Amino acid sequence: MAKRYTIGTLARQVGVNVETIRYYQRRGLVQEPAKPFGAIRHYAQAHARRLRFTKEAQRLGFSLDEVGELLSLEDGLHCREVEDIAGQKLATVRERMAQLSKIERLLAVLVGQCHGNSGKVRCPLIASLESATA
Amino acid sequence: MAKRYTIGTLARQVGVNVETIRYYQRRGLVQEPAKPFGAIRHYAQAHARRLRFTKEAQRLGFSLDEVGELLSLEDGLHCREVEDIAGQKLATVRERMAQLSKIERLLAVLVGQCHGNSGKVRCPLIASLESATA
DNA sequence: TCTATTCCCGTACTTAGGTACGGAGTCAAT
DNA sequence: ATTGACTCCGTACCTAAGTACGGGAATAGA
Repeated sequence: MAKRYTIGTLARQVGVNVETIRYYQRRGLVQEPAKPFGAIRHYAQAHARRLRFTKEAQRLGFSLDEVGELLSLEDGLHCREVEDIAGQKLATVRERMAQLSKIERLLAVLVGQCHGNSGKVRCPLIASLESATA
Repeated sequence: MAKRYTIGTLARQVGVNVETIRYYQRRGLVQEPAKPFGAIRHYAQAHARRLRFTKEAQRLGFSLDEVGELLSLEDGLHCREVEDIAGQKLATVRERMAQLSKIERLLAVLVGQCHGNSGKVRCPLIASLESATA
C-alpha cells in the first residue's frame, strides 16, 4: 500500500519545481514512470528519495552529471565500475571535506575573536587554503 | 621585491582563463590594479591567492556571491558583520561536511565490499542522506 | 455535471558563470 | 624599426541548470 504521488504532489513534497523534475527525467536522473494509458503518471517514495539525493548532492558541489554517476551506484553495477566510480568520488569527497574543515576552523576562530569585540578584525581565511592549493 | 605578473601570467599561474579574471573583476571579487598611464596592469601574489581561493570555494559549492561574502571577511569588517556572515557560513560549512561525511562512509563501504568481488553490488547511498534530508 | 485544478508535452526564455572575438595599443626581442 | 605576442576593453556568444508558457487532456470537488 505504498503511497502514490502525482508529479505535482511529489514536487511539493520534495520542495522542487515540477519543471525541475521533468528536466531531471530528460537528463535521465530520475526515471519517468510508465503512463497508464492516456492517464496520469504516478510516483512513489523511491522517486522522492532520488530527487532529494540529487538536490543534496548538488548543494555539495556535484554537477548533475556527477550526481548521475553517484546515482548509478544505487542502481546496481558490476564491481569493476563501482570500484572505479566510487573510488574516484571518494577521493573528491575527502578533498572537499579537508578544504571545508580548514574554512570551518578559520571561521570558528573568527567568530570567537569577534564575540564581544566591537572593533575590526581581519581574517586570514584565504591563507588557510593556500597550503592545500598552492 | 615582490614579483609582478601581467594578467596572462597570473592566469597561467592560477590555472584559469584570462577572461575569467576579467569577469571576476567585473563582479568585484578581485580588484583591478590601477593602470600605469596607458600601459599594462601588473598583479601581485595577493591577486593570485584571492583567485585561488575563489576557485576553491566555488568547487566547494559556494556561489560567486557567497565567495564574495567570504572574501569580504578578509578585507576587514566590523565585528557585527563578521559575526553575522562568518556565523552563517560556518553553519553552512558544517552542514555540508556532515552530508559529505555520510556519503564518504557509504562510498568507503561500497568500495570495500567490491574489492575482490566480481558480481554486482547495490549501494544504499541514497538512503544514507535521508535521515538528514527527510 | 460542470468547473477548477492538474497533468502532459513541446518549445522558448532565463540566470549564473564563464568564453570568444576583434580592433587598437603596448612591449620585448631581433 | 619591425614583427610577434600580449594587453585592453567592449560586445557577443556559450553551457549548465533550470523556469515559464500554452494548448489540450484528465480528474477531483461542489
